[in-house]
Amino acid sequence: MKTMTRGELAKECGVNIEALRYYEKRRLIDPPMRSEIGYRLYSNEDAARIRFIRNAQKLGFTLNEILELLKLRVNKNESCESVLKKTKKKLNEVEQKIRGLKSMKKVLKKMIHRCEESTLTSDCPILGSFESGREL
Amino acid sequence: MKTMTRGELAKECGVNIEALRYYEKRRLIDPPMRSEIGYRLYSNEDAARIRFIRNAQKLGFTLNEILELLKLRVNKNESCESVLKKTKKKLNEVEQKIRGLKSMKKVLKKMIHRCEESTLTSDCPILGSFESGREL
DNA sequence: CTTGACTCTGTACTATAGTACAGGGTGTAG
DNA sequence: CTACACCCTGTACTATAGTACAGAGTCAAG
Repeated sequence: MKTMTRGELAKECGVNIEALRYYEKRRLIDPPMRSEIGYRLYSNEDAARIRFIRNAQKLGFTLNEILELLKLRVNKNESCESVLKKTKKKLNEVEQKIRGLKSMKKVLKKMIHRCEESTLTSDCPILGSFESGREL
Repeated sequence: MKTMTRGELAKECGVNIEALRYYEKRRLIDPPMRSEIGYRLYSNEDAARIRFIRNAQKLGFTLNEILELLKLRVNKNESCESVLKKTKKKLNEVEQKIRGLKSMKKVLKKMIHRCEESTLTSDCPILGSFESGREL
């Protein structure tokens, strides 16, 4: 299995090299293997994990939430039902976010149409978004 | 037109009272009218704006990005084309976020199915998400 | 055999987004 | 008329998520 140093992984994933140490500290990634002289050696799975973290952050999840997402799996300490419950909760959150974004998308599209038809107003059209979406 | 004090608006929108002063400082809301003795008086539009801000934050937008979204309108300093361009860019970002969330949703659903069928594994299934989504 | 590019650790600093006072004014209820 | 719940300002503190740097080790190329 091919391994990467910290600098290589950072480059590969487009993150700052120090962020990798930070994620390790925050337990978002497992402490990686070490070379003989103590260099961290990362696997491709580590790279996938880092990419997942960065993407999830862009979708509005905090590192703590991302940790919860990454821990969603069945293990010796946890029943399937408990994982199922948590997963369903996460699914709900994700669906809620999608609804919010779709409502924003609709408003942006409407703005574009209005702009293209040149029937312009100077009020702020985007406030129309989330009109009935207080519970997000 | 009905007006609200800072405390009332904070309660109405479920935010900390000090956050309202912060948003004013960050220019996310206009400085509100003042009563004779200098109390801030907010309108319903201010409330809508605050709710928009909070919702957009939950969708992963920073306050700076939210400011950009709120400024998307035609005014004396800016041409329609320029607004149109910015709006289309924002639309793209929103659509990208939706794609990311949909891919996450798919993985969560798959996990739920697997869990319900009791064909369980102990690897981390969520890493399947974003496999080809590095560009988000 | 040393110079430059990497790595290690620990610690300190930064940006963003608030949150919490302190010290003072206002205004209604008892 | 005074106590309590508000509001005002300014300033200081906090949490989250990094980012930078100092001081030291490693190693390949010139």
